Amino acid sequence: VSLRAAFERTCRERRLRRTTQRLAVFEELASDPSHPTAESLFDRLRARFPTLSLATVYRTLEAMKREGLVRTVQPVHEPARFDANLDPHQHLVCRACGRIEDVSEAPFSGLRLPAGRIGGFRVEEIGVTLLGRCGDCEGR
Amino acid sequence: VSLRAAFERTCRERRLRRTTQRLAVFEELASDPSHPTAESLFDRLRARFPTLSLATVYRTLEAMKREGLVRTVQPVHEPARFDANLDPHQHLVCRACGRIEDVSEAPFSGLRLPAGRIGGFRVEEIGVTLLGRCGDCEGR
DNA sequence: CTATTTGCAAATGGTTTGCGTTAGC
DNA sequence: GCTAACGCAAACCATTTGCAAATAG
Repeated sequence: VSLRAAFERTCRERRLRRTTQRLAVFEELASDPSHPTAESLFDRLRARFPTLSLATVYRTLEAMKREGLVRTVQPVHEPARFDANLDPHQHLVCRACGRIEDVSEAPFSGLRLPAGRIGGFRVEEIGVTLLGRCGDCEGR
Repeated sequence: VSLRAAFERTCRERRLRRTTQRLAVFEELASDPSHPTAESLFDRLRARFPTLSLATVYRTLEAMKREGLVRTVQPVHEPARFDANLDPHQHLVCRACGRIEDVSEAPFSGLRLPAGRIGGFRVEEIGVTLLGRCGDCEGR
């Protein structure tokens, strides 16, 4: 499944213009598994696109989120982190350095959406965040 | 387990002054299961304490978080929500109205902290967020 | 009495928006 | 050519911080 192809198809289907900026933002995100912030994507892209604006990066990410091409990772704190990995997975968050990594490990990966309701809610998605410390930050 | 008593004990043990403001903020939060924001606590408290400042509410919540009397609920978006319920539980978040409720339902409640490491991380806490729609928001 | 905590106002920092211009389709 | 999308700068809004005055212990 080419992410690029999905991007192009979505643009076509949803009547979104496939602009240079949108493509660049999407490819940068899709090629980066570190759950970058809008700002860090912007910093890297501005080398290639000097006139790119941070507002466009935000607008692009927001649009792609709306179209289901991108997800937001629940931040422990502060700036939103984005993720182009749409496979069900969990997030490891390091409390010390803020690093976020994907995992998919039982039993966390085995949770199924409840069929009925829970507490009156119809559950559509399950977010699992494993908070702790990464190897580098083990000793504070 | 009186929350009030825990608060007083923590203040004594950790040499935190038991001020009128801190007690008021804590009691307001502890008596409110809706995971209020700092701002909403502030709005309700200012009726009783006209000189109370929002900064104090934030500082108090931050201090109580540091002392383990309070937790922050991962917001879907926007302002931090606080929670004085320290029992392990999960959160139901309504995507339509933003409401957050506690639940503790298997299998989500049955997740245990992994003994070893996962992806190189030492996991200290597991956050489970069930995203969906509450009964009131079922039809948009 | 002295160190903490408060209130206030100003600063911060991530994100959003208004608006005139540019460029997909 | 018509609009959606862009760039820019200003606006927003939750949260934090500096500092002088108030107060808990």
